[in-house]
Amino acid sequence: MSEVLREIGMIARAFDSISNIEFKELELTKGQYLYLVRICEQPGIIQEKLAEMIKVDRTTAARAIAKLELQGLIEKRSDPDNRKIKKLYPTAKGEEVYPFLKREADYSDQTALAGLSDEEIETLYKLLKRVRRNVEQDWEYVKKGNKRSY
Amino acid sequence: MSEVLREIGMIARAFDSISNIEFKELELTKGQYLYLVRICEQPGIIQEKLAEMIKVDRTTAARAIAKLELQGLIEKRSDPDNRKIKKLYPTAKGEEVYPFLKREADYSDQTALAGLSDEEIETLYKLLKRVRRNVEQDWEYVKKGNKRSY
DNA sequence: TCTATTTTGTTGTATTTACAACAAAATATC
DNA sequence: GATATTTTGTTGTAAATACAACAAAATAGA
Repeated sequence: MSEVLREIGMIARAFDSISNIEFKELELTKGQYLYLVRICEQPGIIQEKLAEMIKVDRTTAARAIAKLELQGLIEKRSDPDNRKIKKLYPTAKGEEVYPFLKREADYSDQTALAGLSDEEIETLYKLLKRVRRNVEQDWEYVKKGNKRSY
Repeated sequence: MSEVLREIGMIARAFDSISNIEFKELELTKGQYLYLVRICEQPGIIQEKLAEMIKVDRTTAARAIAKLELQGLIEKRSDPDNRKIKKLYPTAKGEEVYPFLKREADYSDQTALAGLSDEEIETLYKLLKRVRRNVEQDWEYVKKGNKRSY
């Protein structure tokens, strides 16, 4: 059997760890960068979708976002057409830190991919996207309380 | 810029989440499976190396391992030649659960890789191993308190 | 239209995670 | 051989994470 997921796990934990350390100087605590980046890229997104996107528990996302709001990095806006949802937007302060987050992410990608040709990178990226799409299905299935059989 | 690491993060979180849910029926709490699997595969490994391998903080590993010991799934053995280290071994009970962990991991790999040809899987695996090796260097560098410049 | 289900969000609680600081043994350096 | 450094392990503390349970609005189904 292959051990693709094991490699992926190692890479993900390592880079998450690096990012968390590096973003401390922006007063961002563990995990916060994940949410802030996506809110900057997709202003107006709601909490529920964000959690799905990041693949994190809804309640974890709720608290991370609440904290970002408290820090004045994002704001929640009620939607007049739908009283249930709260759209998320970066504040000016949030927009200010975004370039730093982006630069860090780009740098990490760059070092991660060191020694790979453009073509190899492209191949890797395409394959990963396919894997991710496979994963999404299982994740939602299990998260909803269903049981996989194997 | 590519977004390879973002894809990797999504996949890793999704599968970690799935595994944690599925292993609850074995009385394994969050993250424990990671350690137990590797101790079964490399009996005699020490805590420090295990943390490096998994890419998790030393103290996190320490507590996860302490708990596995408390649950009677692994045991720590002192080494007569080196009074500092403690080698880790699965107990009979630990060995018993291993096949379940393995089966789950294999199944997850299988679903993750659904629709990819054997050749694509091989390519992906090889590329990921290269990425992981790149990552290891940065991780250790940053973990030791050094600063990356970008 | 009425009711059931789904979506979205929140809060209480237990647990993991990581950083900081420490200690002791082993190894390297002089 | 003495001492400085690295390796390995532990504990205190703060914070994130996830599950359970709840509530309210929106949507689907009859």
